[in-house]
Amino acid sequence: MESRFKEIAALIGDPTRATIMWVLLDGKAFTATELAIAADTSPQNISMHLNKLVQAELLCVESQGRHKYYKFSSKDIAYAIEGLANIIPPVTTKKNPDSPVTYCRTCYDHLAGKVGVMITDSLIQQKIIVDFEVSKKGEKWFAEQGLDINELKQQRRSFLRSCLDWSERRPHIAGSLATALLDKMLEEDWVRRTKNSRAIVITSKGQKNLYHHFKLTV
Amino acid sequence: MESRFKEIAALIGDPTRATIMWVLLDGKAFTATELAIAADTSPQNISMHLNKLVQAELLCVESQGRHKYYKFSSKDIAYAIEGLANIIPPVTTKKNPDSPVTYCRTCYDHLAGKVGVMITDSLIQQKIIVDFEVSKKGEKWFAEQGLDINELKQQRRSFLRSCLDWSERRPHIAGSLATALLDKMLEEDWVRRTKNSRAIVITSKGQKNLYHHFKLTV
DNA sequence: TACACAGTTAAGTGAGGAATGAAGTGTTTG
DNA sequence: CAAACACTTCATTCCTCACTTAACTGTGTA
Repeated sequence: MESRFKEIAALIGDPTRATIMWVLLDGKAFTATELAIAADTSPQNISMHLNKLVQAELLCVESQGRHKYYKFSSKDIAYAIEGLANIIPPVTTKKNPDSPVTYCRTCYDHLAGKVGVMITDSLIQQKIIVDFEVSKKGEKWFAEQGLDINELKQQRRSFLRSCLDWSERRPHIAGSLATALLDKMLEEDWVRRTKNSRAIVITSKGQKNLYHHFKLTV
Repeated sequence: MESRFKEIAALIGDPTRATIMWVLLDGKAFTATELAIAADTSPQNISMHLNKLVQAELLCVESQGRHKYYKFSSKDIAYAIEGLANIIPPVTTKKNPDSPVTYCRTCYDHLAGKVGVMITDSLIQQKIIVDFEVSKKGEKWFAEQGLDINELKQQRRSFLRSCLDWSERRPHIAGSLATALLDKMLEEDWVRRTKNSRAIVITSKGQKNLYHHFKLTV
């Protein structure tokens, strides 16, 4: 038990591997080369490190042609890394205004950052979500957005839970519902993912809709 | 941001320091010598490591005479370490029955393990806690136990929240209320802390009272 | 006062493991 | 088919940083 803990700690402890985990917090799968660039090291080296992480079952791989996509092997891993990131003190001063990454970003597979928290606040304020459960009114609302609550509930993963944001230090929605909401927003082109970053950019279409649905000025 | 993450990861990554963090998960403060014994290393070495952890503000120290007591410098640190421990797969098979540490233990400052989860279940089943909030009935119940709800609510820290147990993989109560409950149980000698371990032992007095209050046979 | 104990500081050593260079496999594309 | 690309494997190098030995400060106790 303790030895496994030490093993995990040692794996995450290396600077290159720490960077890998940091980048993967996005929730997306990354190729070996992308990770090599992000960690500023050689392909051979990243290959060695990725192999160790896969061996230890912290990451898993999927081969697609000549590419290999790496991602966290379980939610627990992502949450553990998120927990480590949580230690970092919030340094949002006037001199250091919100970067896109703290402003609007993904947390593994759902929306986080200031925007994630604001959307969550709005859902609660509109009584769409009450006590972190979808209300009667909420069910109707999500149906209007084209999200099938019952289908999402049937997934093995958690349907709706609270997740603490490491930059905002405030809870935002997570779980299959939050993922579905983010997917919908990506699909409708309200927001777009950025390459090599957890940051999310909001399109002008997104701005209008975020205001319309959440009274959110961005 | 990323560099601070790497720094933290590197600090926890060393086997000796990982052991320190693991031992400190108990929530108690430990002396340098105790930690040296736990990590199976020399006093000089533990001193060097502890110094690094304090410098990085992961731990804090308190001098008492010729002793120095070390503990996590914030809750966030404890939760991060707890998150890492969460990755470890549960290995409770028939051959490997519940050890005291998974059975009844402290999670930083509140009761966890099988007993922590069972108490939480009982509180929910008795409708003392509803939706992780203290009900009207609950307020009366806690008052009977000699716990002042309003005073606890006024503390700066979280009053009542859900905490995922790494051995049981189920939620149990945390926050100032949970801490107060554990303190009360220690005070009334229902349970006792053990030296150098997160395990908690249940006294015979405790067994009677746990059955009486929570219908819990231990 | 002396001695045991808790912890620290400083200099020197050594090993583990990350990074590099060179050569390989398998995949896609012109 | 050849060439570029994505990634791996292996042997070698190199360097950091944990640990040791030794000497020291400060606190409690016989």
